[in-house]
Amino acid sequence: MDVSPILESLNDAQRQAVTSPAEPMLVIAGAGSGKTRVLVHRAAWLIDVVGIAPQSLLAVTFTNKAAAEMRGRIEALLGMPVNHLWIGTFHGLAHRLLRRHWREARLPQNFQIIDSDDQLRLIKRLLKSLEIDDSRWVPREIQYFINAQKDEGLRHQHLDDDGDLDRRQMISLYAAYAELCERGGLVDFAELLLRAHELWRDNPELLAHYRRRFSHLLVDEFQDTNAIQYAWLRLLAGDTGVPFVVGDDDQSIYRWRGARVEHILRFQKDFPAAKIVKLEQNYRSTATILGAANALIANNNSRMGKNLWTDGADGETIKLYAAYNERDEADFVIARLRDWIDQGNVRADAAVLYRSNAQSRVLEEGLINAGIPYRVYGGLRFFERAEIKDALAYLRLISNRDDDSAFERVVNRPTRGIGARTVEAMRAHTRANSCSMWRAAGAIASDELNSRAANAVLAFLNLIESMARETSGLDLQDKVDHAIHASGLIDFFRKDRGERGETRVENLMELVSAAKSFTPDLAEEMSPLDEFLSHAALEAGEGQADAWDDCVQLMTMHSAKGLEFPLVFLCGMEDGLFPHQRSIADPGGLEEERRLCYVGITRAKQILYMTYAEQRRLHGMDKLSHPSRFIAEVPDEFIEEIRPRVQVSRPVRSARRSKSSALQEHPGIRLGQRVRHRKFGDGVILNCEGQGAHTRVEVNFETAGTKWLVLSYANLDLM
DNA sequence: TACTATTTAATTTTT
DNA sequence: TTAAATAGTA
Repeated sequence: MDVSPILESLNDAQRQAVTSPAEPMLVIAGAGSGKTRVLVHRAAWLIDVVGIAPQSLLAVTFTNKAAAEMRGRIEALLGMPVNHLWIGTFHGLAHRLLRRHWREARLPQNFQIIDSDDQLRLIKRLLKSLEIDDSRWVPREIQYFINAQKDEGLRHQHLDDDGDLDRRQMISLYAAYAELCERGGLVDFAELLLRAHELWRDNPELLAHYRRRFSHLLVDEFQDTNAIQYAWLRLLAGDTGVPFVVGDDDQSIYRWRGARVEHILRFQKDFPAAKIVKLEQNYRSTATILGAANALIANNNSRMGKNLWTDGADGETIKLYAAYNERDEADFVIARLRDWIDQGNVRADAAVLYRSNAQSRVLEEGLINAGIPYRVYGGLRFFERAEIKDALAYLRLISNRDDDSAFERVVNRPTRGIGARTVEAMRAHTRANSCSMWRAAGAIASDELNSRAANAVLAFLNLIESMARETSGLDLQDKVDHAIHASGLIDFFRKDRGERGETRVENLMELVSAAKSFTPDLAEEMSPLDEFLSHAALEAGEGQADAWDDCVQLMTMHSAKGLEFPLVFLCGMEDGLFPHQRSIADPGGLEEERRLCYVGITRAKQILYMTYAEQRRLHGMDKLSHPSRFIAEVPDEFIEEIRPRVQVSRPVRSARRSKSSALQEHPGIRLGQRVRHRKFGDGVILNCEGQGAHTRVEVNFETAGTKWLVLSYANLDLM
């Protein structure tokens, strides 16, 4: 057999991993070392050379996008489709199992998946119905608590309050939430994983079947698995399954979501026979960029340890720019982008990365002014838009009247005279009789309510019933089309004047075409409508703008994981912003921030800029800041500071010129500089204005408060 | 019930 | 600053 296409492009370490015998394998793959390629080639090797049937392989990825890409690459390598190969996210695979075995999983056949937004609403409603003060019991925190427990594989029955009353309340809210989901046939994201785990744990013959079927398990981004995902894998592998897991402990950046790097160590304990291969040769970045990344990450204590190397050139030094403020930072980035584009480069090859989304704003304004096309990743995605979720809620009610989450969402949307009081009455009835909102609505309409409210409620019930009747024979797209019209949503948003209403109507139309192009593939297990609804929850769809347009790419460092760009900017390199204030105190949190920085640096192939602002407007307040400690952790030899104020290449706005020149006239005087005053004591320079002998500075003294002083009289000592 | 004014709080995000 | 949630008013 000719194995050359599968092996020829691999280096020794990669080849060793790909061709390893049927034994557990742990691949520690540094950034840019060909991680995905190893997985793809391993799958092809197993199928084409070892002769494993595609249906015996299970491949798990972290995102739907990664799953699609992996399937595509395997098929391209093998030159044939691999339809029976299961590739998906943990959630997608769990969902698939639960649909197949809904009886054993003790779920209704038409169970619906709720996303985190639905989940939060559900919790808010729960608090209201129990008359619990939501300022003391913050819905987000309850949501976090519930998900964290589920991620650890724990149900409320497993939890002990330890005599802690707050914890007891949390647990009982968890229980109440679980009951609410149970009643409505609702499954949240964490529940998918938990149920799928319990499904196998409690049905040995089912587990045995899947163990027989899946002899080889391939796992991507292993460092980001949480406890329940790991347990699920462990269960499936048993003593015979061959796990092949790939990850990088230095790129674990989702600890706050339950991911645990420790699973890499756990894996070695659980599978003592496991072979370990480290991929340390980097094919992406220059030696300079790698050197910086290596030096930075060496400051972390909890690492397995590895050192990326390249046989490529040193490349350019990393450029560090100290901006005056966030606008100056944006101007700088845009000027460099201009140069880049003017040199004939592709805009899409440049990425501007930042720690938090709020930072994109100034950059966007600048890019718009400069007329440079850009694309922001993240933000609201298609299936998460309010109008789309409204339409989906109608469809969910058509599928299942007891879906309270959907019911509450649209009972008065568009407004039809069912106000807060009426809904409150329904909730009361719901609680007293532990029935769904739908049943409660029917019950109280006939007795409790006054005729006006009752009519409104009955009209709503009739509307849903008639929508269900009229759509029963239709195919998916016509169902959706009928729903958005009959529900009154289209008319409702049409009345919304201006652009917003218009785009909402367009989005609803877009939903119809999404339904049209949707191809169900679990047809035996569920109705096409239910499958479409699940798809909408599990795969929220792309954000804005077309990826293939030639745009500068703006995104957080989190969303940049897995991507690479010839030119990269890391903006807002300031202590408090990055590392983020809320992570600084906790050593684990700080190490995670450092890993995030490592991810950011290693996105760059050729040129890397780091920028920080000495003064930044945050939450409407100007704050002085210090360069990120991460900058100091990169050896000087890799960094070149750019001092822009010495040679200003473009016109600067007058206000700023006066400010910066005022600063230049007084060497040593700069914002953030610590100074000592004979009378007022120690302080920090906050602001500066005026020129020459009139230059005044604003100093925040530790004991005397904030004062404006004329520099020439104040006799400040620099410290 | 629906609109407007005021208050409050503010990472990272995929499923 | 700004977005969202809440309280108050027509």
